[in-house]
Amino acid sequence: MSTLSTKADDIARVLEDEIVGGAIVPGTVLRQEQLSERFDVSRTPVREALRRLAALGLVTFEPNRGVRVRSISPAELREAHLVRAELEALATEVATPRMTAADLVALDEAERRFSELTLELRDQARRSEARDSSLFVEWMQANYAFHDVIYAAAAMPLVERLAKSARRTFIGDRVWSARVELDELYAKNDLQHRAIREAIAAGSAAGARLLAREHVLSSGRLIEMVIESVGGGGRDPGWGS
Amino acid sequence: MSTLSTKADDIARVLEDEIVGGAIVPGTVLRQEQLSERFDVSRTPVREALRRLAALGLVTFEPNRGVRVRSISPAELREAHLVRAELEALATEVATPRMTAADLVALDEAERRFSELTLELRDQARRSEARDSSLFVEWMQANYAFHDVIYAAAAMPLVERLAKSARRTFIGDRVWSARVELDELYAKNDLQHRAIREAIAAGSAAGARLLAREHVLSSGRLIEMVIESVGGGGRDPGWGS
DNA sequence: CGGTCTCCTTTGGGATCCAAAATATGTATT
DNA sequence: AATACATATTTTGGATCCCAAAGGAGACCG
Repeated sequence: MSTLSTKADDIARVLEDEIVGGAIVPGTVLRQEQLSERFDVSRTPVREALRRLAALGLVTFEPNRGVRVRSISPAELREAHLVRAELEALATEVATPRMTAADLVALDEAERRFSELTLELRDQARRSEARDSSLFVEWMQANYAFHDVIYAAAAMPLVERLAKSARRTFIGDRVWSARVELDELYAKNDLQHRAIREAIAAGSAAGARLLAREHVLSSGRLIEMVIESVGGGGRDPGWGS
Repeated sequence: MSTLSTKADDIARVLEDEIVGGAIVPGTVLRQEQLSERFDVSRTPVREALRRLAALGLVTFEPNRGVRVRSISPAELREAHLVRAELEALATEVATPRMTAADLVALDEAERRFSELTLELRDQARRSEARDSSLFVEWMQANYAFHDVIYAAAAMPLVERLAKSARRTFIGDRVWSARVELDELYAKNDLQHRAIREAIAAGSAAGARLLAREHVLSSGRLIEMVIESVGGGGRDPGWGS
């Protein structure tokens, strides 16, 4: 039976998740030895895994110094959203004439779930309650789920890979503030999903395309505001441990 | 003084060039030992380099079997061009209001060189002479040079990286046929460059955007035809040597 | 001709070892 | 006290040797 995955692959995937999920803060220096200890392997597969992360742009090698988790600047975040907007526009356009009835149902379900969570989120914001970051994470995931239905219908693996890699330029939990000013933006997001859904159902590829583009751009602005309102986050921790 | 690069990095870069340049045909199996022999290093940095290529999608790891250079299907080629079209459209739109006088001059020079080579290429095609593949390669490079001026002005590193990675989904030399049917397509390419140039000079970001998009799409079709007319190329060499 | 059982090659990975590079630490000097 | 210098420590990049297991190539057999 084939092994189907190597340790280097496994380690890379775990670290990838932790980095994009925000469990490892940008700027952190990854020590080879402590990773090999943690995963109970030798340094060899660890280094291979780190090479992969480096090629993915999640991490940078500084020769003879180590590997550190990259932090994304506001400019990079903006650019990533511009890219994602174009790619999602393309995927949506292509997906529209390919959507089956089953796809539409899946889209509806994703939309409904997203709608629910949006309501909860607005509610929580209005009551100024304890900010439950897990709710925000769920909301983001529901958002992604909606878009994933479209990706699946488009059947464009390259676009999907690039767009997902561009959208993971995000910070994860702990970056969510329930400020009321953002309230209407959350709602807007939901309305945009519905508009996209209707354009697709109506078979308007061009319309869906434009809506998808605008949607990603505006949700990019939302995320920028959220991050800004929370403060850029961790600065350069230097080279210590 | 810092080393500035590791052996793994060097090896990865060399192999990358050879793969995208077509010196290593898709389907080839890369043996770790012969690579380590060739670069006069141990297997360790070789494997790290291969991991990087794998993350870049140039190569696939098949556990316990080896690493093989990926070959791109016609479908992938199409998709890559769709992606590149969107990204170049974006870059061109952003670049337009940022173009300085010096940038415009550089664009002109690139255009002139491209124009010359296009003439030579058509000439050669008409005379049905010995097909000089190096001329075709030069032509492609001049083409890229034109677009690179625009990328530089756009100052969008992510877009540039992705688009260049999408455009390198190409086969290199030896895939050029001087069929007369393609003659007008080469000319069309040149005219499109001029149109883009003029739109940028006129400050029309929206116009330049549309032109750039169409241009990439149509040059994608051209490349598809060239490849088709030559025959898909090497098929699966199996796992031998 | 299809199926099984060796033998060989290659991979994935571990263990050690070493030189060079960075960093940290301590000491001397002004 | 602040700076410059010398030394010690840590960590990386890499080599080398090693080994188990996977896959492929016959050889062998029904």
